[in-house]
Amino acid sequence: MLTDEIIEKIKNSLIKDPRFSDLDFSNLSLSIPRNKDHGDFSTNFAMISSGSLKSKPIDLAEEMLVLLKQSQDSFFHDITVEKPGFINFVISKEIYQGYLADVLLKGVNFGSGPKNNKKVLIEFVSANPTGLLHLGHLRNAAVGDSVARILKFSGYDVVKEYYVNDYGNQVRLLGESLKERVLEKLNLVFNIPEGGYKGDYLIDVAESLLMTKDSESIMKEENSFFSNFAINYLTEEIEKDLKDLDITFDSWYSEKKKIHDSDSVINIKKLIQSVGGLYKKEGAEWIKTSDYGDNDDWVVTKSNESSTYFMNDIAYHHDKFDRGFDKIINVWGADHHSHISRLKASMKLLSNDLTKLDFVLIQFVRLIKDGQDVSMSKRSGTYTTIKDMLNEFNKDLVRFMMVSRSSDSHFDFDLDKCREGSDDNPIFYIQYASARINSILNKDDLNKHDMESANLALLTEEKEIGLIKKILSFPDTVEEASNTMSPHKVAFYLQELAAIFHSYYKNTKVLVEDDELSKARVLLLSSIKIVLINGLNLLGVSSPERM
RNA sequence: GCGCCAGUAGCUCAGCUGGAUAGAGCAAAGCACUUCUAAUGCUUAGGUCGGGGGUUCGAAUCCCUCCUGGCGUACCA
Repeated sequence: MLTDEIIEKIKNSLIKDPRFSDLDFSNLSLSIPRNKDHGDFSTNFAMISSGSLKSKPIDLAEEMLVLLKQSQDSFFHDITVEKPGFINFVISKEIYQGYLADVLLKGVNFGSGPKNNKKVLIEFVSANPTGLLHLGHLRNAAVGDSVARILKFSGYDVVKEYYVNDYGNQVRLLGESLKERVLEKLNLVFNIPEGGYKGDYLIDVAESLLMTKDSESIMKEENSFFSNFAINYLTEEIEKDLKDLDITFDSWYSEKKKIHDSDSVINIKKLIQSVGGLYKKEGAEWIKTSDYGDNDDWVVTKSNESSTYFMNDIAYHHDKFDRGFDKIINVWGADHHSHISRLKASMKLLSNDLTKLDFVLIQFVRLIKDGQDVSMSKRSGTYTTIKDMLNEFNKDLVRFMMVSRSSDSHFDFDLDKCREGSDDNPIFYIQYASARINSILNKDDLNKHDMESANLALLTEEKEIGLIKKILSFPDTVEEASNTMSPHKVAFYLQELAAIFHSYYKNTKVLVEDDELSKARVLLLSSIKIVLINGLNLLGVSSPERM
């Protein structure tokens, strides 16, 4: 990466002076100044070193400047010092041009990090299979999948997992509710039980069930038959919806099979017991999470001897650690934030390494239409489903909108402003850039150009250098997005890149009479296209050839 | 009450491991299509970064406190 090379050069220059050789160079960082007069890159290294060296920042910067200039090759076009102690660098155009040639070579891999042999488990969505996916799951799905894509691109070995909550009271209630819907379909008296599932979708499930065999034998079945049918049906629907969003999972982790059909819970309880983390009170069994950083203790075994949801979650997460991942990420809705501290405490109690455990909290999205919140359907009292959303808006738009804001920020999704052709629709803006590039690249006889021989030194316009700089900062953006698990950083980056491109496009003709110049500009455009495709792909958004 | 997230331009939001004159899109006002796609570009205007203290060379960013909004605070899952 360009920034790595710059840092390396600075370090090599400074380290020659015994005065600086003991400095902590891991603090040496670059930033891109807002103000163009401050160069391409800037470092505050002199300022942050002034404490330990007991000198004024500005004096240190001047001393460093001398060293930097001594060993200067043609890499830096200019190095200057500004008060109160910034050192600013202008990189030679040739260096930029050289790096640009590299982008085409790397192609789909441009921006990616080297394989780091670290295994990541990322669990997201994990909606209960007692209903259809709705708006509340959408942001979680989009963010989770994008984080997974970004981590993979950065070099991690990523496993995407969906925890299927196919066990417990709710499953029984689901079966009972379905049975009633079957009765309804048979025009018999029906009554959905207290706390049951009243949504319309179970009518569809009932219809589907009635196709499988005659109603008489269906009604003879036990409740578990209905439960199983509903769970299977709804899980399939969920999988289908996710597929429509271009989201697939590597692992569907069944609570029933993995946790309850095995001795997992019993074993974990023994484990907790063995470190004295379990005690009885008021007929229930409690875990001493308060000894491990949580504010309270929690019930793990109810007085009716069944395990709580929390206990199952402990078993599940302990298993995640057992499976040998280097990083375990949970993408949770913000309404689950209170579970974090108790889960962490219980994992600590079981001697798991908490530094491996990470959370992405997703704040709520509201759907706005005509200035009104329409997240909740007035008619049925249920949330807008993902199916409804995808009926009205394409997948690219929906996914982009869901990752275009920091996930810990509340966010209003205004439907009216996202319609096709709307000016307030950034995804079209980005895709349009890609389409415009294609339309140029598709012109005849460009393929005959031998790109490797393009003379990039001809790219001298300010906007061209600006584009190259932006392209070359893509790997840094990916790295940052990866480190902070923040897809929105990629989304913002792409909008900025598209903006510079559109401006350039308007201002400068690419295919000109001068073949050599055309060739160089075509190469620049090809590089932009690569970045747009790679970046959009990280967000699960396509790059149409034409619009 | 306690906990988590948020409060930045009229609106939706970036910027938050402290950096230089606080940004983008939309909306507003005005321009530019005989041109490789106008789903575009170019101007202009728009701010007590919720309030108040503190930390320091420097605070939207860190600390304290208060205010406002959202969410959570089960022997449900």
